[in-house]
Amino acid sequence: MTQHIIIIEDDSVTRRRLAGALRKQIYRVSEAEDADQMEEILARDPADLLLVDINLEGKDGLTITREQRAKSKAGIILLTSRDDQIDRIIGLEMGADDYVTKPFDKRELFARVKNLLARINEIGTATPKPDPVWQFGRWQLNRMRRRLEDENGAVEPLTRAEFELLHAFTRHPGVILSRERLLDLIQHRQWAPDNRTIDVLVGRLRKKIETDPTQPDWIITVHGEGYVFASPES
Amino acid sequence: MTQHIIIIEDDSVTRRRLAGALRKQIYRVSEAEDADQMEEILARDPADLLLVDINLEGKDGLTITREQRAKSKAGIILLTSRDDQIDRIIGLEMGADDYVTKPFDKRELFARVKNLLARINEIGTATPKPDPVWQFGRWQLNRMRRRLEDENGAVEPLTRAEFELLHAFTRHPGVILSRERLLDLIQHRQWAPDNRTIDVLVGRLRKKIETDPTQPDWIITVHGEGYVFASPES
DNA sequence: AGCCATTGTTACATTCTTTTACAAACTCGA
DNA sequence: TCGAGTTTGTAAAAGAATGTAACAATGGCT
Repeated sequence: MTQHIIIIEDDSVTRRRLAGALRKQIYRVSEAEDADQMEEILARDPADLLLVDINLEGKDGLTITREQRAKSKAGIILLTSRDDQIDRIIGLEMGADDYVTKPFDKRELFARVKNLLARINEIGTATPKPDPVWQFGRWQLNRMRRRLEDENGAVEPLTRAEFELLHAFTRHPGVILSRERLLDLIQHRQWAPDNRTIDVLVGRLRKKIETDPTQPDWIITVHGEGYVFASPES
Repeated sequence: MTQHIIIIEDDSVTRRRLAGALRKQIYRVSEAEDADQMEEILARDPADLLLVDINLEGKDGLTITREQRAKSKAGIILLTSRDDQIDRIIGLEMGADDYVTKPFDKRELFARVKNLLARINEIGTATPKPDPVWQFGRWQLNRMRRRLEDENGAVEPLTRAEFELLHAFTRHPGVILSRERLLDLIQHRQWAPDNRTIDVLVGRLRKKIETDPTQPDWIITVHGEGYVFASPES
């Protein structure tokens, strides 16, 4: 039995194109212009996944998300107009599972659709999705939203590189990571012998997360080897 | 026993070329056109590493990644078409260990293959996590943060060599350790007969941890043999 | 193009490690 | 116990790695 996807999108051009492409991937795809049409379809054929445009006439995507989240187990991917932080953050807070930004790359969308459907099917058999938040000291790193918050929820802005570096560290707590490995982890780049990028980045990150950057509690230097991120439980 | 790599790639030219090059690196390499062939090979000869093209007829690379990740411990490197963030993010979210972009530089690919195989092998041999803290006298050695704290929590910073040396001592309390052995424990270095590094290091460590460095309580000299670390309970 | 934020590079200061040199302590036989 | 030979202690210099400020390059956005 193929899986059922409903696209809720009021721009018919986009909707048709998307539906056609997804059908080629061997999904069963229904199209809805708005929330009412979606409900009709749902009534006779429950969906595994909803692709919801965030900007709709009438009931908007966020409202649909909240409602469906409460009463159904379908996965929800939001289609957002721009890479607009607000939409994506609010969308995920409302309970969407993922989002893509328009104009979207087909392969990206397919990959996310497939990934989410797989995750949904695994529920019950496989391990539940790991907590997307990593806690250490007074900080929490929210991987989904790619940002750092303190215990009060205040946001400490991180640049992309800083986030990637911290993310790499949190994935390998207690392991000494060489500069070479770190450069590879954060940007898939080859090592040049006199490259000091990582040192500078570590310095910048320390200024943001350490109480005293000269006596770091989290990112520890290992002379001649690299850096270690201290595990939170110690 | 050489390590077994399976290449899953439908373009036979690329696949052959890659397989040939890897065999020269003394790996055992199998070739598969698709997921089914891969399964056949796996059934009679488990792999250490899978090199998977992300765009395959039938079951694609990401799907293979997720399936294999769930049931095997093989490393997975994705071969992606373009260098775009999307593939990388998604590939790694799905559980791949690494990726390379086509057209790929052979040396880069080899480096990644070698790295990943090395990392996989380390997992089995890695030393079990020691107790996070070693107590002796008024001191606690915080292994995670590589520093020394007294009973009030005040930090006595240790340099890398000092930490490694103290760490080596605490792992062998009451045992006489020769200079040669100590040098080997704290770094990967050869012994030269007139090497005084350890003596200097012991001196510096004593200044930090001993009440009276000329009458050491912890790091005791054994003339003509080396040093002993006194057991905490004696 | 011009603006702004981010990222990478360079240069220099600082810190850490090893070597060197010599003083002090130890061992052992007479 | 003395003294020669050896081993250890340690300050200081030399060498290597890291921290970091300031500048340059890059990239996204309008």
